[in-house]
Amino acid sequence: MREVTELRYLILALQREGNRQLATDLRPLGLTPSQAETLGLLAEREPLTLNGLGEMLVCESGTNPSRIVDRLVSAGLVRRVPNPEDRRQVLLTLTDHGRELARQVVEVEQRLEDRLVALIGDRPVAPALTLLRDMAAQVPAGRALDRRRG
Amino acid sequence: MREVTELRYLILALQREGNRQLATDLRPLGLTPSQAETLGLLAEREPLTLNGLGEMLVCESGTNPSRIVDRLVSAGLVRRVPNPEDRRQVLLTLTDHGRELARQVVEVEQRLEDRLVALIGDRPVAPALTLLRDMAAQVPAGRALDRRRG
DNA sequence: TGACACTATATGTCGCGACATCTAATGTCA
DNA sequence: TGACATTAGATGTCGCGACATATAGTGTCA
Repeated sequence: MREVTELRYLILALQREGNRQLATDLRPLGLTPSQAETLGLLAEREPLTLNGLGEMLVCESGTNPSRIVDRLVSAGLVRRVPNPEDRRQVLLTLTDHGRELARQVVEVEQRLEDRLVALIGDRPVAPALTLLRDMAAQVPAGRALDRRRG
Repeated sequence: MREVTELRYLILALQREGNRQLATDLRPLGLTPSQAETLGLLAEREPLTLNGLGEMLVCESGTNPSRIVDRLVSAGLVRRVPNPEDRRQVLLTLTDHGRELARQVVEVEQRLEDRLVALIGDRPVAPALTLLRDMAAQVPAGRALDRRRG
């Protein structure tokens, strides 16, 4: 198998596994991984417009996350407030319940990431991180991450 | 941001982007990335049972891929033949059309991977590959890859 | 002002992907 | 042989995730 083919499938396999584990851990909170990412982002940066949110979500790069937000609104975690200064826009804010759940999400993510650290063991991570970072920087979904840093 | 958090999101971002590009390139063939993986695997190893196939698919680890196969059968690319020796099993084989399409899939994948190589440039890949390989080996979706090698 | 381009969001559609559940065929063992 | 577990596969459900399209509000410029 070509090295680059293997890289492609490894990335696929690890993404799937991470998502699966995260979904399992989030289930008690009634959230999916995408919803958790959205909630976490809002907790750090509210208020956000739908597009502003969409530009920073890795899970939904490109499209606007209106349907993920639908579910968070139905669950009473997020509010959609029309922006009076530009009535095309919707400003998203967390409800108290949403903020509380966002805190629990942080804990769940930490548990997942601790397991991930255990999986890595004492292997060097920096070279892999550098490579993946450089690759992602050239790609739309990756730039969502840059926006989150900046 | 914790290093391991970044790793998690980088893997997500790169998986999404790869899938998006592959989907675009496969669209002229009328195939999705999952269907392409299935077709390629069958081209190398037919006949396979549904479970046998499922164990080697990275895209659908755990569940059996009966619905992906549904679509390939409808498209006239795959045949489902009951195994006379164990009538619970179904043996999957490619039709001529399926085999032909599998060849075209190989070309599409090579184009994608050439772009991936360009993205990597002259950066070292081996350390990243080692890390990801070791991590995947400890995880179900990753073992699908091992089975494919072995 | 009025035509028209542009932007923000919403919505329809399709194929996953994970989970749970169902059915039929086979194996096991008293 | 007959009760019961096990296995292979099919199927129902839900929430994405990508794409295309629709709609309403805003900006631009003759």
